[in-house]
Amino acid sequence: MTTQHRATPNAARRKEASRRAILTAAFDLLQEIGYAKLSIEGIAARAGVGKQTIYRWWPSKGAVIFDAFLMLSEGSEGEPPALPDTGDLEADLTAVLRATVAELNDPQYDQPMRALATEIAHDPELAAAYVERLDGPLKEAKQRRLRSAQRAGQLAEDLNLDVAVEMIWGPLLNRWLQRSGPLTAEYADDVVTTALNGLRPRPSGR
Amino acid sequence: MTTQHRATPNAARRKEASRRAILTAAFDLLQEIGYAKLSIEGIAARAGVGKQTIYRWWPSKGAVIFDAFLMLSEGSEGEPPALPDTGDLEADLTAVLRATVAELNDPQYDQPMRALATEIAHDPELAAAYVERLDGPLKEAKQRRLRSAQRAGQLAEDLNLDVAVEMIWGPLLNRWLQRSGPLTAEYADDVVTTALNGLRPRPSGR
Amino acid sequence: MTTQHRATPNAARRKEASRRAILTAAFDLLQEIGYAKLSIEGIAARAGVGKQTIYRWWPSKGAVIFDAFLMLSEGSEGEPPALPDTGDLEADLTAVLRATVAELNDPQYDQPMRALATEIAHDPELAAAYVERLDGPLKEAKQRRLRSAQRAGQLAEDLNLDVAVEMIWGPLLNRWLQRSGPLTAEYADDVVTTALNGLRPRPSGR
Amino acid sequence: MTTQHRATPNAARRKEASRRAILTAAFDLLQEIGYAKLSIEGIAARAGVGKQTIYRWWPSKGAVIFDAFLMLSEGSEGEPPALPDTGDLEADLTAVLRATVAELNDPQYDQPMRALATEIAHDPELAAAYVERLDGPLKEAKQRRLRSAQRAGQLAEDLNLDVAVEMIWGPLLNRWLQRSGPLTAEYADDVVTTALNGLRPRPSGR
DNA sequence: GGTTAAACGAGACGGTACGTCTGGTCTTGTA
DNA sequence: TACAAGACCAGACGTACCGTCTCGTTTAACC
Repeated sequence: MTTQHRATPNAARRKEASRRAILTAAFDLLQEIGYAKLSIEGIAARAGVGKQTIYRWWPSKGAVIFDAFLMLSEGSEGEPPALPDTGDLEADLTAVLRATVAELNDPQYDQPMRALATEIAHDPELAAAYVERLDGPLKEAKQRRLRSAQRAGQLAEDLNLDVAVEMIWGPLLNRWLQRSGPLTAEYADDVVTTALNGLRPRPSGR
Repeated sequence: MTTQHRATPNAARRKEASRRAILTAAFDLLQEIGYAKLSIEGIAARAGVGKQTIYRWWPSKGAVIFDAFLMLSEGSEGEPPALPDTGDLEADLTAVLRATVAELNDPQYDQPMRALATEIAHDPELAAAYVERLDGPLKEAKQRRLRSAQRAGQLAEDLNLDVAVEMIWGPLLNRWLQRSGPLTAEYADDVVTTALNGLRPRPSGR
Repeated sequence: MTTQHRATPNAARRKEASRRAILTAAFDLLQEIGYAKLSIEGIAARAGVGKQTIYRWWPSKGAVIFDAFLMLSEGSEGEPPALPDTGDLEADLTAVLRATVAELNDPQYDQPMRALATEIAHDPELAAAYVERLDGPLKEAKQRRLRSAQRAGQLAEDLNLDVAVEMIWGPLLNRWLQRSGPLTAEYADDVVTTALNGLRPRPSGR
Repeated sequence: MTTQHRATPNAARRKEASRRAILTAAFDLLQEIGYAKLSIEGIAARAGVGKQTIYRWWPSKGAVIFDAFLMLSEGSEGEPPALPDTGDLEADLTAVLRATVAELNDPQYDQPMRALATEIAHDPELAAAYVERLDGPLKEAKQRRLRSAQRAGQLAEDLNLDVAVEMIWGPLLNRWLQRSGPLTAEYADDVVTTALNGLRPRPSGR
């Protein structure tokens, strides 16, 4: 589905039940045994499926993991995701980042998300799919919120929203992935404040 | 024999030539065949070394990769690393970040660094070693440069230097690792400017 | 539906073209790729036929091979096969055995016949069918020729014709199947002479 | 051992226990589940051995079966096998052939021997090994017995002993392998008598 | 300076998983 | 309803590595 690699099988005949069983099994196994021990054989066995059924539809283990995330995120699909907009940008961002911190710290999701992140790091095709299907919509939601603040005069007019988003979420993801420091709510708060104000001294008190 | 979990090998008898051959082979193989196909067997064969010699001294493939990086970075050791300090913080940061961008884009180092980054992401012990031995010294150098600017009144007095460093380098690393966008010199410039000024509008010009 | 073990397909609707295509494909593949690599899938693909069509009509790979031979031998059917009868038994037998040797040495037929022989060795049902449909008629022809000689006083009156036939053709088949020695015209001649005269010394010169 | 196929492994380091376990497992499985269902995986599992240990030392499934037979026959090795020699050739041959019939009818050995026979039929290299290591010594014993009779004037002077042996044992093996008729002691007797006397009428009474 | 114990190269071993291939069954149009 | 097409579950194939375990063979420290 994500990426074709050989004579495309006839998708019309595809068995939806098997597809779901595979993705569910993959995600569950990631939680239970971790990324290092995840195997196609294991997924197939857990899903009650022949190995070939996995190889037929996915080009790599990473693609399976990716689709597993896609399936999860599609439960709440239809409407695009949106960040809260109370008018108070700092408060809204703080709330969202604290939630992100909580999710990243949730042992339930830690392993699977690391698996996805590192598969993406090694597989450009997967990275492209990730940017388009999973990260893209989220990033747009973030940018919408910032644009709204920008229109309200709360952000610099010439602000590069791409950079802005990465300056807020980048440090968080980095600290999580590389474990370069504790990932706490306070840290999230700090990041928001510092990003909004910048490193330079503000002429008037902040 | 202290609190080691197994009979500690006698480091005095260790053959330095084999150690270097292994680390060199590991790094070279990473460049040539990539992380996914890197195997202990392959490293041993390339290094002309028995497998046991690897297993004797390193607990995991990630640890070998890590030491390979350590060996490289130790060529220029003795003096701690330092960032340029011309007095012009923005210029200095821009220069450093552009160099970083160039390095991350260098195909020679791309694969090995990704390998290290993802091994760290999955192995907390390795992450700790990384923070202490490789990233730590670098981070301190970065903080020293920022502290110097802070003392010169170019940065906010109450700035959290940890956060500041991550706000500058985090977006870069993230964009590289996740391939979420092009990694160019312009991007580096943007990040520096935006980080220094913050997202909010500045009362006076610029 | 008689005593069949499963829902008998309606033979009336059977497509003759598919049947022939399957048997031809099976035989050709045996020649080309050999018995070890012969697969139902391969036969179906070569015949342009669905796998199910094979499974519907044949219980095993051996049965397909068997029918392939049957089809070949049915080209010359109608009249039962017969051995030459010039009155000179030894000459007739020698001629027939030399022809058999030539056929067994023909690389075109070697592989398929070995396949049939070994399938029969492992499958009693198939062996029964072979004895009845393929080997039976031939054996009767052989016995007819021997009986004719017997009536002419050239063979012992109390000769067991079953044993006689096997004593002439058995050594040949054995040597072919087990490759226990070179299979030449001279060998055929030797077998005929020795079988006719027996191992014991003949009172008068032979 | 039987046949090398690639960079020869270091036979000195070979583990004898594993070799025996593999051959024993192979033979036992042949008896229990039959040739068609015999798999390398199954042998390895039963022997408590890694698959690679089989692939390292044997080029094919047939070679394993062959060596299993070789191991069995080597229990009684040292002295070469010999046929009984009471002076009465017909009686001796009858006894031996009856014993052969009994063995071929023993369900314990039927499957394994068929497996060996058909592997040989499809693999010339294996056939050569069989002729040399297993069948050869036996055939020589048979020929020794016939030669003894020949010296005693009980067999024709110009008898080709190769042909003679095949004329006695060939029919038996053929009937067994192809199931072309019942394999009984009476049949064995018939074959001996007919082979000794030949098909032609004997001038004087028997 | 001969002894000895550890590290070494080599590589066989019991295993796990790979990605492919085939066996048989089942399903979905088409004729 | 037989057929071609081919997806499906199942599991064996032969290969690649895993991490452990001998093997001799250096090699360095201690006698």
